[in-house]
Amino acid sequence: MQRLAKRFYARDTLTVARSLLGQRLVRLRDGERLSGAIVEVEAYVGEGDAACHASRGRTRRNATMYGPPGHAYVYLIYGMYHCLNLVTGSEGEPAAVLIRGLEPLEGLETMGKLRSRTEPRALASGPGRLCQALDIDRTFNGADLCASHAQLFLEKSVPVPDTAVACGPRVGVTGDAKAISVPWRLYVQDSRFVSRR
DNA sequence: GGATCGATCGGCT
DNA sequence: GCCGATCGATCCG
Repeated sequence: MQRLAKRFYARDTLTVARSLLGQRLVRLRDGERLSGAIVEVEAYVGEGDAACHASRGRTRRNATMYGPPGHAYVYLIYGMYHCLNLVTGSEGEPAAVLIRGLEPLEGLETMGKLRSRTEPRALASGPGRLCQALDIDRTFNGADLCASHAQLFLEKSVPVPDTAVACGPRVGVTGDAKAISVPWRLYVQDSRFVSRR
């Protein structure tokens, strides 16, 4: 399978978010492939986006988003879960796409153990869930998805047609009216593996 | 140094 | 539908 190269990520963030739907996210763990097709994402775009972690400028936590595209931005949320983002756009411009849902494809048994759940539906439908299923934590923050030795990367897959894509407001965003209303959550309309309908 | 709170999830009512 | 878990980043003093 062909790995997605840096130029895939180094484009407009919403374009990348749209293009991510259907691609396969792969995690190599102790030589085993854990993977899934991306079915739900959210774009967080720059310091002007009030919902973006970079909205108040650069900090230790969000520094990865200011770096080159094609790297993972992983952070701890609510003291117990992790969220995986892929850095997009131009270096110096903080932007990333949050991966919110996967349709599990490989390594379901291992994912089930990591999640203490067996139903495929419960393995990776949600940003915290998929990080648990793929054993992704903050040690992956800053990881280069395009390096030859990468343990986390994307593989090119069959594109999702426009007719199958839906969009809406981002989940869990509060406060700023513009940030709440903008439809930057993209998902595969009929997928059973999106985090919520 | 201390208080606040979050791009969530699972269990319980 | 609601609530608690759990902790680091951030912000205020």
